[in-house]
Amino acid sequence: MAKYSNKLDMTFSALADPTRRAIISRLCDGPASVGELSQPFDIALPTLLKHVRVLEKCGLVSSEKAGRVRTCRIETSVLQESDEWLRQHISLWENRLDRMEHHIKNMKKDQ
Amino acid sequence: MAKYSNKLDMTFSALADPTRRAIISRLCDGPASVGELSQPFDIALPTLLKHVRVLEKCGLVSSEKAGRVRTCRIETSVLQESDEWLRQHISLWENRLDRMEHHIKNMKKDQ
DNA sequence: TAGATACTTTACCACATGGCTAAGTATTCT
DNA sequence: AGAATACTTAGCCATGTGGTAAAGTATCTA
Repeated sequence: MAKYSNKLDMTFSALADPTRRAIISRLCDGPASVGELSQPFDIALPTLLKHVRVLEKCGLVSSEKAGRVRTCRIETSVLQESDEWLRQHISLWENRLDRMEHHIKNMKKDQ
Repeated sequence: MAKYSNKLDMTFSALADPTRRAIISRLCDGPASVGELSQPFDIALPTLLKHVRVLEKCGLVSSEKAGRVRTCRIETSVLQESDEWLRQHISLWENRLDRMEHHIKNMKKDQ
């Protein structure tokens, strides 16, 4: 089966889950412990931890353990990489539309 | 299990697959038939069709059948919606960093 | 009209994913 | 030391996903 061929796969897949997007939203407001992250959700701690691990694996989140508390923070560089893919494709398409428009104008001119 | 709660779920999940991203890249270059789309890939036609259906369900791609040929085209509005989520979160985080910097400057001033 | 073409549908399979409980480990508090 | 806290690991389960082959359905083309 198609495993994750690259970072973009992992990142978009990570972003596809609403719980994980909520974790990211929360972390945009500042670092938080695993326990703090779990509070808004009606899911067991191991499940939340799995989500955090997924976010860590693709680099969207980093964490560090001090004593018995693990503190998580967001890493926006990976968000930016995904953003870049999207923007690039949006502009590819828009450039094509521009070229088409240009082409149509030329056709009219030639009549 | 967590079904797709909203469009963003579906869209990011659709973008998580490399074949589907390749289809989108191809369609940025102009509309294509199902057969044309399948050519670069080493997958069976039904598999490719499934991918197209996934892209259609979340609105990234639209298609139309004329005779026996189905022509697919990209719809950038949905790409833009996902892009908006990413940009929003990047800026949320950046604003927070700005506030922190500001806060630190004030602390130094007060010394 | 017979054959080729271009999808479509159906039915199946293996593996990934998100969820859980229960038990384990390391720190910190009393 | 003993109890409480804050994760962590392990193991299990149901469903979803990407893949297949084979058979079906329209449309062209000769």
